[in-house]
Amino acid sequence: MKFNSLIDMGLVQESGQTSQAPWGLINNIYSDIIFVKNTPILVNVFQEDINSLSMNYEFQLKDNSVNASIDDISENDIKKEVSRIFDLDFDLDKFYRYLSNDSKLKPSAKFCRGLRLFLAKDYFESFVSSIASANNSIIRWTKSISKIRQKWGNEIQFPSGTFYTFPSPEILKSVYEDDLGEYEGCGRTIEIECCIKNLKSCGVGYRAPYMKKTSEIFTIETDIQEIPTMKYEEAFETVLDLPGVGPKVADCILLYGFGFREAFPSDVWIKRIISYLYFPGKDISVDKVREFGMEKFGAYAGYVQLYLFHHARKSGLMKKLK
DNA sequence: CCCCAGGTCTGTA
DNA sequence: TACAGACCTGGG
Repeated sequence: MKFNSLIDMGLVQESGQTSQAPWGLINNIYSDIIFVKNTPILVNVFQEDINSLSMNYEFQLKDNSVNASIDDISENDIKKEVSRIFDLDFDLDKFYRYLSNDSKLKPSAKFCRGLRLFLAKDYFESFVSSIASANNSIIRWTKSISKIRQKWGNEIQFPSGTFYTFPSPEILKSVYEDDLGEYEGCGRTIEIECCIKNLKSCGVGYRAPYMKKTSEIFTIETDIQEIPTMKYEEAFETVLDLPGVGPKVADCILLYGFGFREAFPSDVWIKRIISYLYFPGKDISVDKVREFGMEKFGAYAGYVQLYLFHHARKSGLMKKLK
């Protein structure tokens, strides 16, 4: 089944958005599990062809389930969820017209053509992924997220293979933090060198306790469930309360996870890029850059950040600015 | 062995 | 409010 919207799936998947790790890739097809009406569904997405920049998708239900009846879930429900995750209703052409009016932004439009938000398929996963991304490299946090899924997620069999969901907050809040905790926790029945089912063994480092506490709060704090209906400012303050979540991670969660497009995640690189483009020779604080981005770009702030960051990261501008 | 990676937390003026 | 320092970890 095909969507008509302009999108570059490879660009979206490899753009490092912290809502999730890139989907599994085999033969140019990206696959992962999404949930529609609480039923796990394996979705394959792929590019129609290199030139068209439109995407196709297909889906499978798990093969050993009688109660996951397709009757309760229409194909349209699935299509709507896939469309939501890849933000296909966002009017890119209109956005490109906006970018072309600013000579500083124009180059990024051409460079990132077809790039869209990669929204959360699982809100909780987007929190943990974003926390994992702080002061970290994309390659390392995505590996960590994959390991967490394999160790504690639900293993689900599909005709095309075995996949893992992201674990629930109820599960993640009670996993061992490190090998020592696991060693003591299991009554020293295994050698400490063999303790590999703990958070730090996933390579998350000092973020492990943040993740556990956030998981705990997730299970009891009902405000978090209300985020999709909140205004940006209220959502920002709500997310900021979580351990391991500062302003940058909060904006990543809100933009990449929930689709608050007025968010402008600001880190050292966006700071350098914005300074280079709009305040040459000056050193603007990250906090001021965030305010500047939200004020200047308004409803397009999130997409501008996405495009600027990507253009800079892939074009070599970053090395130059450094 | 040192440095850094898309920051956050904590303690101090 | 503003600004150092420390901080897991793995790759260069």
